[in-house]
Amino acid sequence: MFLATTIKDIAKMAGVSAATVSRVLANKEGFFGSSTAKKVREAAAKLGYRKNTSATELVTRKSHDLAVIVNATKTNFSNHIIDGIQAAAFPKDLNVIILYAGDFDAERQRRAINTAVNRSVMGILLLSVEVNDDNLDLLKSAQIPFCFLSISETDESLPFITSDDEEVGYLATKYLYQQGHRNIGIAGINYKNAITGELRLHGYKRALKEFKLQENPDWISAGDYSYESGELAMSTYGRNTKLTGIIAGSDMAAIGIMNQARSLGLSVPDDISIVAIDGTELCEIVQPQLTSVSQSFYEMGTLGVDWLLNKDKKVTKTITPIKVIERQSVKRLTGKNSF
Amino acid sequence: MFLATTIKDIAKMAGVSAATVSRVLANKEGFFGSSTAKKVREAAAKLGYRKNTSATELVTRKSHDLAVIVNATKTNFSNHIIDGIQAAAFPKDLNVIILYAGDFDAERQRRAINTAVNRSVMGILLLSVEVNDDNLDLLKSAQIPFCFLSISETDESLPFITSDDEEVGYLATKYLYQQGHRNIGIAGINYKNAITGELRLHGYKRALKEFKLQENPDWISAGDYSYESGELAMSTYGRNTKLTGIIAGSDMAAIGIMNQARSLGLSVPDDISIVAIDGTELCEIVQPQLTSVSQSFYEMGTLGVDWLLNKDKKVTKTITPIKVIERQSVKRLTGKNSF
DNA sequence: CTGTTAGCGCGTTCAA
DNA sequence: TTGAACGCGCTAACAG
Repeated sequence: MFLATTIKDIAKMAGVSAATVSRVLANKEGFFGSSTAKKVREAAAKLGYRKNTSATELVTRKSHDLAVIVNATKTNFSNHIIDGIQAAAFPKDLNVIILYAGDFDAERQRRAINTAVNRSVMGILLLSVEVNDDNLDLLKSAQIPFCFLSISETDESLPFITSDDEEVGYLATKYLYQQGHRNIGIAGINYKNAITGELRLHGYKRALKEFKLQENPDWISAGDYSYESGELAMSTYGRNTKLTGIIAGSDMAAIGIMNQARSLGLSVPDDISIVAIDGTELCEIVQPQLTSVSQSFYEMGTLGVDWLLNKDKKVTKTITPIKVIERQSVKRLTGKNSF
Repeated sequence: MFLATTIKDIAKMAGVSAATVSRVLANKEGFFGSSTAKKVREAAAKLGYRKNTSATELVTRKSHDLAVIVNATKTNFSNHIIDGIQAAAFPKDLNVIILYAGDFDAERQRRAINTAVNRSVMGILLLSVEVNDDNLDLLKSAQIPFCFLSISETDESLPFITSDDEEVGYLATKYLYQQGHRNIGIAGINYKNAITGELRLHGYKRALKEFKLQENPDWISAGDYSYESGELAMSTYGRNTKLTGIIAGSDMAAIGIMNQARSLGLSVPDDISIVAIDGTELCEIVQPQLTSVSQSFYEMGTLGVDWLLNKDKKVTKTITPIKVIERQSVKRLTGKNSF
């Protein structure tokens, strides 16, 4: 069997004690002389020494690893959040390890949480994953700081960083209204037992009320933010729908809506306008480009790391900015139809 | 400070020795009685015990973790490979931890490799990451099995699993030829100091030769598989290009080409045909849908795990299947122009 | 089937 | 500035 070189090997070669090697390698300034340091470092290099993380973590009881738990949903914005996390973690010398949990798969979720917890990582960031009560308990009992990203929580004690989801729904609706739309639908969002979706729907309804627009249950189409749920919604609305504007739960859902509209012989944005929620690069590569309510994903990531690093964990709710990015999928309506 | 409960605590509560607790919790069948097992499990549950992975790994010198190192390139097929890895790893009770290495960022790459190696994971899978010599040495010296995925290697001793990249280039070209195209370009691939790209280009040239087609240096456009490199290639070709068919290095590059063609007033596929290399879901959500040479990403993932688990590491080169998926971005040419 | 003992590799006292 | 000794939590060998 292969045995990795340990500090003892280095100690022997350098003619010092293991303790000294430990000190040098950990850069405990002031606890060793420069000549011994040199001997130790040379020996370490020659032997190809690599520190055993398990041993270190066992004795220090702390880790330089930051776990990110991602669900496997076919969302494409996770990358942006992860980019933000990496960017913030790198200068702090934190290693980011990413763990996938299945969608709504409690067992995989549990395993992901467990691997993080059992390694006593310094913190856990959960990317748009909804945990059940058992797994939440698991998380809480571990005494490791954690924070939800890109998801809203009702429980005030749970820390999360995300967009103001109510405002997202409101803003998308308001934008369409301002562009002259009066018959506005919302599709592809999950508002059943999922706070994020509920809030967006609520914002949508609030805008409807404020602008005295008709609320039509047929125009609210539940889904899971997927391409397919967009397609399905649009085919349910049908070719002869009275809708002129649709809010899509995600970029992917928006594309599903758009393609299905085209299949039905409808033109975007001439016959039907679409506002996507998210605003990732997908909005820019489809034709026409999608107007979106864009979220600050990258920032969610950096703020997440900041939060974990911050001693003061009193703030549990952090809101990142959103804004409408106008592209090509919304037509401005004028004339008697709309005014 | 918070102290986690250990097997000693359980031992005390259950009135047995720590060794017995260890056996029960590790399910060493046949080494404990059912009554003691029950006592132990109850105590463990009551105390909210969680195994300390560092301690276990320290003594057993092995890990149930499988590290996947991903580069940060904006490729979108990594998810499929990772899905395959997860699927193969789950039933084997392996935890998959994903580490991001920057693009061509040797330092981040080193850190990613180090975190994997220092934890003595059971294996390392590298997803389309090209390592420099130093990092390759690091990898080799660790005595941990590793395998490159979705990338070709020339060094026969390095294990890798990917498509036959030469064949990818050949097949795409041949397909266009069979559809009546005679002026065929290739764009968005990196064939400078990158084996994968070199091979694809080689396959392209081989097909050209075989079918006695003209090879025009202007039709070969280097790039980095990105959307932008597709855009750039197309605008360099220009509106009046003699090309009728273009092979794109990736789905994203294909979309870049398509959108730029449209900007130039060219219609896809009527004026210009495109074959994308990869065949991810992006091909199906754009309009027109992209015909592609599709790779078996999911399978690369499952095979990668199999390879790590396999005792016999003699086979270093594994090829996964490719095939042309016909969609809507290639027009069949007939008439004197082409025949 | 179970307890005792030893030690994985490292960091950290305490003495010197 | 350095070394000896101890222990982190756990598993493995051995004895019973």
